[in-house]
Amino acid sequence: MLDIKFVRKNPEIVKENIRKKFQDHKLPLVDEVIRLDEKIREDKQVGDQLRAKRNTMSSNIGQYMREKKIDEANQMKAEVQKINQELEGLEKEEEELSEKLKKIMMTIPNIIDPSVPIGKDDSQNVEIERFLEPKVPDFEIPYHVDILEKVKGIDLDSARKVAGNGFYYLTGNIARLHSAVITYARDFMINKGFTYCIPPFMIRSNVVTGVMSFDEMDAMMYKIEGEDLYLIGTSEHSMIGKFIDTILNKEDLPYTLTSYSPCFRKEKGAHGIEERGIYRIHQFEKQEMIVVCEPEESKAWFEKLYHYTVELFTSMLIPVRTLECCSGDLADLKVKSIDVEAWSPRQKKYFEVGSCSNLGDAQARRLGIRIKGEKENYFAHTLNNTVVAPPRMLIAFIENHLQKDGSIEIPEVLRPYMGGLKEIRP
RNA sequence: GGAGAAAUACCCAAGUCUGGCUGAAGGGAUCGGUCUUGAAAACCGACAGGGUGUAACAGCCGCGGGGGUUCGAAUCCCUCUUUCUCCGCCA
Repeated sequence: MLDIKFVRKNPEIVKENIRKKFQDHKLPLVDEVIRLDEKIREDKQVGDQLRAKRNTMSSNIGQYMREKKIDEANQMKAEVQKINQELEGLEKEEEELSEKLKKIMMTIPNIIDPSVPIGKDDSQNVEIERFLEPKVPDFEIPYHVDILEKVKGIDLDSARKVAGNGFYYLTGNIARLHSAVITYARDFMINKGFTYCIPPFMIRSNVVTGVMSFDEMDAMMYKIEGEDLYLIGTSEHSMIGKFIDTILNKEDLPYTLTSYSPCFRKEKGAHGIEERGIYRIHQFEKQEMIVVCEPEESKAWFEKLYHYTVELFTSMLIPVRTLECCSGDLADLKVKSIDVEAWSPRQKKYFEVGSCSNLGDAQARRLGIRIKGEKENYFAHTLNNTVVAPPRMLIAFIENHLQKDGSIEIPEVLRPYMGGLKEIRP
């Protein structure tokens, strides 16, 4: 969400940005916003004058009442009633227009970083860098579910019976590996100076609508029946929600938090072979990182954040690459976004395992996350990034560490979390 | 789940019964200044936020959130949320 004052002063920049994102149908919205804003300010001024008049007259009535000048008081009461009638319509109009303005403002995309590559859709995303060599072994890598079944690490049949499609039982050493990855990732982030946090796994509707649009909510969030609660789709929801409507002290910044949570997603409209197995599921676990910082620091944090993920994956000897979202593929709220993709020797391509986003001040403006300034308060910048989401990363993990004999090698860094285990055998 | 009490600005807190010289007193903290070689103390000033408009002054909204009554609401009514105390239940 942009600053309306910015739109007012720089309509051309806003329009140019919309063109860069190939959303030309939104161009007329800019002028409409400016028109609405003008009308609202006009209403506000007229209303303020009426309210000022009412305030003085009301206190005059009090004065008359004390002096027992009943007639004068009653006469003035009638006058104020007239003002109130006038105000009623005006206030209603102001409210309606503000609502309309806000709605449109939500759909006008954030100004993207100048470094973002221009492109229409995800096919034009740009590879930034590769880490570790993407190897294809001389034996065939089976589908990940088959590998997992061979080591008795997954039970999808029972899960379908108990909870339906999109759930899994992880068992034995694979379940342990899953926990090991989470714990390793947690400690990895703590060592980077992040504060570990376990947030609520359910949040209220007002927090949900704060962090996402209605359509997103409908497509992702599970609602608890009979309660004003939703299961979180990512801990970012609870973690950013923590800061809604707060004014932060400079000396407490930056907030660098790493959070663990299960994530629940409806995943409406997901299908296809590569979306099956444990790639896209209704419930998974994730270690997340978020940063709330000074505006001028967000760019530097962005670079740091996705490099942490890269470092984490390469420390587990999983080849990754970074892929930058082009303008057209970038979500409206984001200034810049880079995905971390892991190598799949089976598919012989990279697939997404994490996503790092700099939201600039757009999220903060929307949620009222401010910093106490010398003279004026200003909006913070927010960023979020996946540390690791084990079920999906496990696909990359087992594919890259599968040995010819069907065993899965455990990289050095994870062994302490696996009781010293060096490999998982069939 | 049941009963009761409460929510005022960064913190403490008066005001609520009885609506109007409260467009929120007072204290602490913080920041700026005077004094001082420096500091403390004392004194003076600023001090929740959010809009609008101006050359400047001013004005509007704001007492947990939302709604209502009224000429006028921190104050009365409804509702939601949160906190505390007690009872019940339960890892």
